[in-house]
Amino acid sequence: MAAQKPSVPKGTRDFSPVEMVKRNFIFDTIKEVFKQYGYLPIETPAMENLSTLLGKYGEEGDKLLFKILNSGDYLSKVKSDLSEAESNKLALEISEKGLRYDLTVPFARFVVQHRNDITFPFKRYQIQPVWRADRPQKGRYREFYQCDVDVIGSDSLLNEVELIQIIDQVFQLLNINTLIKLNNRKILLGIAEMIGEPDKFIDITVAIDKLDKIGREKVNEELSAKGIDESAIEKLNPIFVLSGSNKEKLGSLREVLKDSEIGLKGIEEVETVLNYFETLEIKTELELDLTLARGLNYYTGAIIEVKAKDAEIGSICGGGRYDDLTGIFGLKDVSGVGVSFGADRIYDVMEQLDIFPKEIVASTKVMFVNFGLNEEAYCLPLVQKLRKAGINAEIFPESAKMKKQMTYANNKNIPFVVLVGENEMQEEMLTVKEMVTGDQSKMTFEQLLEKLS
RNA sequence: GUGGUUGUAGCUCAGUUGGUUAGAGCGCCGGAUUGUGGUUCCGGAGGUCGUGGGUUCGACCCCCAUCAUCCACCCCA
Repeated sequence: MAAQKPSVPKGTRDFSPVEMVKRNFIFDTIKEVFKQYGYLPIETPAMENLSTLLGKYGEEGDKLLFKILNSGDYLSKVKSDLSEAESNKLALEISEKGLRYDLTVPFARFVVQHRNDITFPFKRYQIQPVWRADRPQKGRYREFYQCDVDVIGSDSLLNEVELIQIIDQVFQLLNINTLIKLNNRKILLGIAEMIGEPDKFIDITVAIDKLDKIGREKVNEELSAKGIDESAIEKLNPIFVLSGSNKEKLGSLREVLKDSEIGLKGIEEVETVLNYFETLEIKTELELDLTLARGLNYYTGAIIEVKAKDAEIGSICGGGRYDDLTGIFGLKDVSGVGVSFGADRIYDVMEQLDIFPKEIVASTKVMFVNFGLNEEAYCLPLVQKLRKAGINAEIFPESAKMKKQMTYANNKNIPFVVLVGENEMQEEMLTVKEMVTGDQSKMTFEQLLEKLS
């Protein structure tokens, strides 16, 4: 058989040891913070029934689902005429499972399915890969990790506050400068009501979401293309040029939305959340951004998005409140709120800014050079003792040339190398070399142990 | 799904109007140094020029197709 060039599917990647160490650093810090606030881990399968997934992410989302072909002779069971079948319909006949698109919908399914074993409010975190059949590009992959934290079964705005604290803490620990953008779907709904187009709500939010990207003119064009009439668009414009502090924005909004019950509710919610941060100290800037819409359909209240200030990439964290996600699966009146950290984008930002702590790369602290059978027998117990003392240690597995062994230690960033040959064994001493400086000295094992602890 | 970019050594890239044997840096292997890596010096291996077809006396170079890649749109972490 001819050798084929090996490759991985479009938009997926292998991770080398160095990359994994850095990725784990991100996962570990995020996880640490989640635990600190009392969140518990769960996992769900990579694949879900398509019926669970379809219709939750909007029309675009459905297209981006990876579908899994049924096992066996799936074609023989197809009822529709193949030559005329629409791909979409056919897909449902030959595929009943799909790869998860996010962690929120599987979580909702999980909650409904296990409702009897869960005490509410339920605080969980979940760190797993998700898959989207998107075209890959900068900061966009087809397989990527989301780190979700959600509270379900509690309406309290305290949860929103807590999530913002978590975001603040995570990015402070990772040393990334961020801006947290906050908005509320109820405000957007109020606006849609106010201009007399409540049923065009989705179109309106999608269009205004692009405001800072394509500008007001283009947004207006898009709105009228969606069938919203000029006078309504006129009314919309003053809202998006609101400026000043968050308080000032809320003040003028309250004026504009005074006839919309839902809009006022949204304003009140945002205000409540922001008020908590008058006394609660966080480092990250919180900005009310009325153009923040978010495409996911299931959000009903607060929406949150986090941008890295010093890097050009999409949002690195996002989320919001969903009042009725579990309703679709038959459990009514259970509101949840959560955010998702995009680990891969966070990685890209940190790589770009070169802010990974240098010390995380060294995994082995000390390596013993192997000089031969006698020497390795002598060293093995010493290596074991170091490990028991919690020091990462290894011995080179064969008595290869010194150059090879030293190069190995060097490439692996091992800071200490121990040399034990005939002389050292007789003297019961070790020659210890510090790789960074190149200095080396003789010492007893006890001295080495002390040096490394 | 739409538009564009780029495919040459393990990696990053040169390569003249289309002309004989396709180059560099880094990395890798060996030696200088059989008990010393990272620095220095010397040597070496490594290429069906993405793939398939076409034009031509002759193609890395021109044309077509195809695959891959990256970027933008849509949407999103």
